[in-house]
Formats: sequence, C-alpha cells, structure tokens
Amino acid sequence: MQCSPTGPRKERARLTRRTGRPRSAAADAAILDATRAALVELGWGKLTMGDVAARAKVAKTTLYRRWAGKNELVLDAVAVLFDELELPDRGCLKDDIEGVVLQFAALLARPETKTALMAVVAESTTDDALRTRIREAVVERQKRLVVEGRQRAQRRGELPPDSGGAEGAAAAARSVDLIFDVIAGAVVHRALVSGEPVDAAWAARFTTLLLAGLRGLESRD
Amino acid sequence: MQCSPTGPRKERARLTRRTGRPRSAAADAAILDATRAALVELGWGKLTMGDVAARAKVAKTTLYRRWAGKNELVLDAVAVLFDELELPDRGCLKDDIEGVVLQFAALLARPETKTALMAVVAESTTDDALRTRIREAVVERQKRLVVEGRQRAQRRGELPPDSGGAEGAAAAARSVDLIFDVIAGAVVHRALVSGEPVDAAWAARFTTLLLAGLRGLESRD
Amino acid sequence: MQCSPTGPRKERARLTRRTGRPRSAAADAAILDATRAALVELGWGKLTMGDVAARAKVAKTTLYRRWAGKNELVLDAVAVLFDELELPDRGCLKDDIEGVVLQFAALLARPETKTALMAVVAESTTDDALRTRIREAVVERQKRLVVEGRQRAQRRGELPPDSGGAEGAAAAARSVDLIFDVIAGAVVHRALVSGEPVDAAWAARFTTLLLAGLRGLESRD
Amino acid sequence: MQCSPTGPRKERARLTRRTGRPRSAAADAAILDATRAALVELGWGKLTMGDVAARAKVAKTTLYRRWAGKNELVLDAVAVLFDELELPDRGCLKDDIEGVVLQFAALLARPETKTALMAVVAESTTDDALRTRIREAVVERQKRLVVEGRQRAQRRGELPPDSGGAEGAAAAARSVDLIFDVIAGAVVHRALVSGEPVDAAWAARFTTLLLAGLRGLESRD
DNA sequence: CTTTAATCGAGACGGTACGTCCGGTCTTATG
DNA sequence: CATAAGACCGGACGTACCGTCTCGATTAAAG
Repeated sequence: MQCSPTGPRKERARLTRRTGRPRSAAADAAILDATRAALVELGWGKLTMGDVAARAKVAKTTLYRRWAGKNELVLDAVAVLFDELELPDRGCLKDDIEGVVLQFAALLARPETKTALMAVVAESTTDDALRTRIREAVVERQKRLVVEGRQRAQRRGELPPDSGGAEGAAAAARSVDLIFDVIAGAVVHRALVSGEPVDAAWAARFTTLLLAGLRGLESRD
Repeated sequence: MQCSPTGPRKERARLTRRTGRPRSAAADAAILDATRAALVELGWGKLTMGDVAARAKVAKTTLYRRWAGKNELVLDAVAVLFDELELPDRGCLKDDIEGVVLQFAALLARPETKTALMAVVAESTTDDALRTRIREAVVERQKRLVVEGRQRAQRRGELPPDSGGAEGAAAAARSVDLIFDVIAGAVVHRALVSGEPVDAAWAARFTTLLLAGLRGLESRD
Repeated sequence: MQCSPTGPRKERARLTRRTGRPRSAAADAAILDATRAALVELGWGKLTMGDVAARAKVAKTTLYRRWAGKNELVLDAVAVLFDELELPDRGCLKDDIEGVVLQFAALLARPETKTALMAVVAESTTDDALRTRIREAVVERQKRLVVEGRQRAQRRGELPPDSGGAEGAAAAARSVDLIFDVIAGAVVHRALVSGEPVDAAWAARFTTLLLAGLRGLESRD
Repeated sequence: MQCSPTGPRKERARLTRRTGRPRSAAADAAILDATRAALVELGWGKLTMGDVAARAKVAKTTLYRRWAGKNELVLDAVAVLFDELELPDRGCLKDDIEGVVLQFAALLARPETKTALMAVVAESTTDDALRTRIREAVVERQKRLVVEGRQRAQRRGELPPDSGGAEGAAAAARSVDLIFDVIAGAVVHRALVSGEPVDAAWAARFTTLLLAGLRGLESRD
C-alpha cells in the first residue's frame, strides 16, 4: 500500500547528519491530498505547483524540496490509487476477470486518475527517469493482479500449471506481460481514447474474447 | 487520406461572403510540417506555439486564426499520419493482423506520434470538444482497418459471415469496436505504458491470443 | 477655415492621370468625425485606427490611403477646431484678451482637444515632419489672433504703432511670438499641467499681468 | 531631492508582515536609469516595458510588481530630474528669473524630459490618478522656485512684502500659482509647441515682460 | 459601350508589444 | 536544518494593433 520502497520523492542524502528541523510528515499527506483535489478540479493541464502549495497550506519551496517537479508529484499522488485494486475470489476465472476489469474501469473513471495517467505517460516519452518511475510505481506493481488471478485459476484447474524449469518461468512471465497489456490496454483505450463506457456488457464480451484467447494460447505455447 | 472532411481547424462561417484576402494554403502545410518537426525535436511538453510559428515562417496570429490552441494544432498535425496505415493482403488473417500490429507499432515508435497521442488524449479528459475531434480524426477513421480485415477474412472463409438483419449489423459493429480497442489498446499499452518493444515475437503471440479469442467469441456470440 | 493649403493628408502623385474611381469626399468627413468621437470616448492612448475605421464605416485601407498614421489623422481632426477661435471686438484690449483666453480655455476643456494636443506635441519631439505640420496647422494659424488684437489695440491707441522699417517689422514679429507663447503657454499649463480651472477670475488676473507687462515691454523695446 | 514622500510606485500593503524576500533596492535604481536611457534613445512612443526590463537586467514581472504601467514608470523616472532645478542668487530679481528660465529650458531640451513630459500630461487627461501624481511629483514640488525667488526679491526690496492675514496669504498663493503657470507655460510652449529656441535673448525679453507685469499686478492686487 | 485605372470593402498577413501566468530558484526572518 | 512568505528570472501565453497585402467588386472618366 505504500510506495515508499519505490522512492518517488526526493530523499535527503543518506548518511547525512540528521540534525536540524525534521520534515513535517503531515505536510506530505496534505500535499498529496491537495494534488489529487487539484487534479479533480482543474485537470493535469491547469494544475499548478503554486496552487497545490496554496491548497496544502505549504510554501512552494516545501514542494520542491520533496519532489523534482509536477510530473513526479502527480505520479506519486495518483500511483497510490492503483494499489487499491484487488482481486476478490468470485469463484471462477471469468468472474474474476470481469471483476477486475470493472474495478479498473471505475478507477479510470475518476477524474484525477484519467487526467493524470495519460499525461504522465505522455511526459514519460521524453523523460526516461519518469518512464522508469511509472513502471515501478504502477505497471510492475499491478501485474500482481494478473499473477494472482492466474495462480488462482491454476489452483482451480481452469488453467494448466506452469511448465517447470527456467524456460517455463520465462514463458509464464511473458504470458503475464501479454495478458496485462491486453487487459489494461483494452480498458484504457476503450475508456479514454474511444471514449466509450466500460460497462458490464462490454466487460463480459471482452472477457469472453480473452478467455477463449487464453485457452488458444496455451494449446500452442 | 485527407482530413478535410473532419474539419479540425477553425473554419470561417460557412456560406459567408467570400470577400477579403483568402487564407494562404501554403501556410497550412508549412505550419503542420513545422509542428511535426517541433514534436520530434522538442516533444509535446516543450513545443510552443511561438516556436512552431517561427519554424513555419508565419506569424503567431496566423496560427491562432486557424487553430484554437496547441491541442488542436498538434492533433491535426498528427492525425494525418494515422491515415498512412494500410492493410496489405498477406494471404491469411493471422498475417494480416501481425502486419497491421507491426505497422501500428512502427507508427507509435515515431517520436512525434508517441509524444503527441497520449498528451492530446490526456487533455481531452477535460475538454469535450477535443475528445470528439480525436474520435473523428483518429479513432473512427482507423476502424476501417478492422472492418476491412474482417471482410477479407470472411471472404476467405476464415471468419463466418455476418448474420443478417439489424441485430446482426449491430453485433458486427460491437465486434469491430471491441477488436479495435483490444488491438490498439494492447499495442499502445505495451509500447508507451509498459515501455516494452512491440517486436515480431510479441506480435505473433498477441495475434495468436486474439485469433483464438475471435473464434471463441464467434461460437458464443 | 480650411487646412487644405497646409496639406495634412496624403496627396496622390501630382500630374498623374486623373482616371479611375475618385476618392469619396464623404469618407473624409466621416473619418474626421469618427476620429473626434473616438478621442472623446477613448482618449488618444486608446484610440485605434481600426476603431476609427469601424466608426466611419470605412475600410482601414481607406484611412491609410489618406493619412500616414494616427498622428497625422488626429492632428487633422483636431486642428480645424482651433480655427473656430475668434476675436470679437469687446471695446478694449483688456476685454479682448480676457475673451480670447476664456475661449481658448473652453476649447482646451473639450476632451478631444486636450487629449490630442499634448499627445501630438509629445510625438512631435521625435518626428520632425510632424512638428512642422503642427506649426503650420495650429501655431502659425492662430497667431492671427494676436496680430489682430494688436492691430485693433493700436487703432484704438491702446498700444503704440509699430516702428517703421525692417527692424520694426522684425521687432513686431518677435513681440507677436512672445505674446502668443505667453498667452497660449499660460492657459495650456494652467489647464492641463497644473490642472486648475481657467475661470473668469484667473483670466482677469492673468490679463492684468500681461497688460502691465506689455506696457513695460514697449517702454524699453 | 527625493521623491519617496510622493510615493509614485506601487507599495505593498502598509503594516503588512515583513516576511518574504525583500524587494531589491538596486533594481529600482537600475530600472529608472534604464528608463531614462530608453527615453533618450527611443522616445516615449517607442519605449517598451520589455526593453526597459532588458536594459535594467531585470525580469518584466519585476517592473509590473512596482509600477502600474508605462505612464507611472516614466513619470517617476523623469520627475526626479526636475528636482535638480535650483535658484542661485544672482543679485537681482531679473537675473534670478532669467537664470531659472534658462535652466528650465535646458532641462526641457534634454530628450528624455521633453518626450516624456508632454506624453505623460497627455495620458493624464484620461487618467485622474496619473494627473494627481503629476501634480504631486512635478508641479507642486517646483513651485518652491517661485516661492523662494519671491521671498528673496522681497528681502531685497524688489517686491513689496505679503500683506498680513489669511487673505494676504491666499493672495500670495494665487500669485505664486499664476507666476508659475506663466513662466513654466511660456517656456514649455516656446520650446515644445512653437518649437523655437529658448535662448538668452528670448529669456531677457520674456523676463522684461514678466517683471513689468509683476509690478503692474502688485499695484492693483 | 467598352476599356482602363484607381477606389472601395473585407479580411488575412507578418510583426511587435502587451500584461499575465507559471516554473523553479533565491533570500529573508522565524521556528 | 526546515519552514512560510514572497521577490526574483526566464519564458510562453493568447490578445490587440500596427501597417501592408491581396482579393473581388465598384465607379468614373477616357477612348
């Protein structure tokens, strides 16, 4: 639930003297809350650092002492929302997938998420450090959902177990990546690019397609 | 191949008197070329209207007379690139799909495309007119590829023909939309969000998944 | 009453063929009226050529075909107002001077005059052609009032006649210039710089000063 | 010598907390110097805020933080020059007046002064706050010269002492105003409107006129 | 009448400056 | 040291006018 291990914010030089006034912990939370609130009201494009500072009742300097800029701040403010996604056991793979698809769609329907995610990805095309941080803070973290769903389906016998050995593990990893890109990509594209609703009917049709594809994939892979 | 029918730019009131000095047609082309060049060199975030004007050897006012802002200008400059996508007949559905996936990936690998597409989509989350224009200029136009590939596969007998009647047509349209979101979404997500290469191996695995999914979809739909 | 001899406006090249559509005479009047109206409403600083053209229901090109710019146009529009000054015979020099002082003050109280006169003079400090035109169109033309008042006073015996000869004429001209600068300068300075009213009481005190000065000047000059 | 009491520039709210980085005092001087230099080179009409900022090596925002606009800035830059006028004792009233007339003429001959003074007065006809500031910063401050010259002449016995009482004081004040308008007005009009030189000969003739007028005024007032 | 030539309106054009806003840094005094 | 406050520099914004230019449409006088 905490992205501290991924280290989004600026850290003081390690091993440095710990004298002086310590950073306010409350400020961090206030800033991230203010960032999300500003995203909701203004969207990425009109959000400004000064406005966030004012909302958080914090000086602008305090922001810059902790985050390198708007990109990093917003990414941090939004990444934590993705950690709320869960995969409750609904009894069968199809229902599990439909559930996570709808959960993800609901997350993307929130204004702070949708306006921020694409914007940060766009910025990442010209900022390698940011791209790395997105992968750490969002992409790789959420693959856990695919991994867990797959394991659960394997336990249920809905999917065959991984083949053993290094090659089997690599194949499994490739599968997870592919499935993740297909699910996340389709939902994001439907919701944000096509601009059509991701409702239960669409989720059902998509899941049908995906499940059939998974079985086809296994038989050849 | 021409986006004139979609009308992205500001148009003078239709049917208005044709008086006054006409707009320079050469300026339009110069501006769009300059925009693409600036996207390549600077990326979305650092592209400025003033810089585009200077590159196009045009006054800033000329830009604002024709486009409402950076979003609209960049969308126009980039949308035309998507019209270059084609669907050459490679003999079977699998090869056709792999071909278009790789073509699309190549398009997204171009710096002007990748930096602009996500950014404009991000802006569109707080700008309805822009969202509409994206759909008209990019999304709906490129569904032609799915429609054409589907028809070709049906002629080859690789896919069953559409069922007749209004319901059949609606089901076909839903299929096209779903397939489009899955293909475009997966490729965009892989390339831009996950940041992994879309190479021939990935395209083959993805196509295998999709084809199996399609056949499974038909059998139930 | 007409400043045509002073040639404020752009003239077509002389000796050119007189074919083609002639300039609209009505347009000239409409433009000058519009200019004065705009001066009243907006003042010099906010008056724009486009606005004048719109008020006169004339194209901007028509303005520029006839005047070189804002300075020249405004000067023409205002200069004619100074020709309305008169010197009615009130019986004695003191009353004549008081009369013209109050008339001049009333003219300077009109918004179009006060905002334009100083502005054009200010511009003339960096534009020799304009300075020349101001002298022709305003300064030299209005010295007639001093000349006439002086002659009238000489006829009445209130002032001694000019001494004869070239030297006498030159001395008279110097006197006219000095008196003109003192009267016009004092009124303009009181009205526009000091920002105090030029009322009958002030006019009386000023005239007393001036008359005493004139008599003192004669006795030594 | 200091215009601080007249307060031309934007002031932060009085009694406000003295927190934050203080305004740079050096910037003020650099800006006013740059303004004067720009006036000399470009004249009022072509002086731009951006150019002044560049010359002063200061950001444009710093200008706008301290002055409301071009009018206020230029007035401040020029007003201080008027404080350089002095009234050295030359032994008799006539010489004192001639001296100050020539000094004032020399001041008006400086390009920064002549181009700015009339322009700011012109703007003041449509801007009450500016008119007030001109009176405070220029007009009222320089009346000191008339007051001092008058007192000195009274001490010398060249002019009769003020009559006592409130009425006497008011009459003296009226005299000062009148004399100030006559001197300043005549010199400004000669120099800037008529465009003739204010040389020693003219100054002598003008002073003769004024002195005779003053004596005549006293005998009746 | 037709030609010819200049005017007219409309409005796009290249420029330049505007005054504002924001990003990110710095300099204070206060914790 | 961190902090709040706010001045600072730099640079882009989108707008407003400037004075010029291209149009097609008038409008006389000359042929």
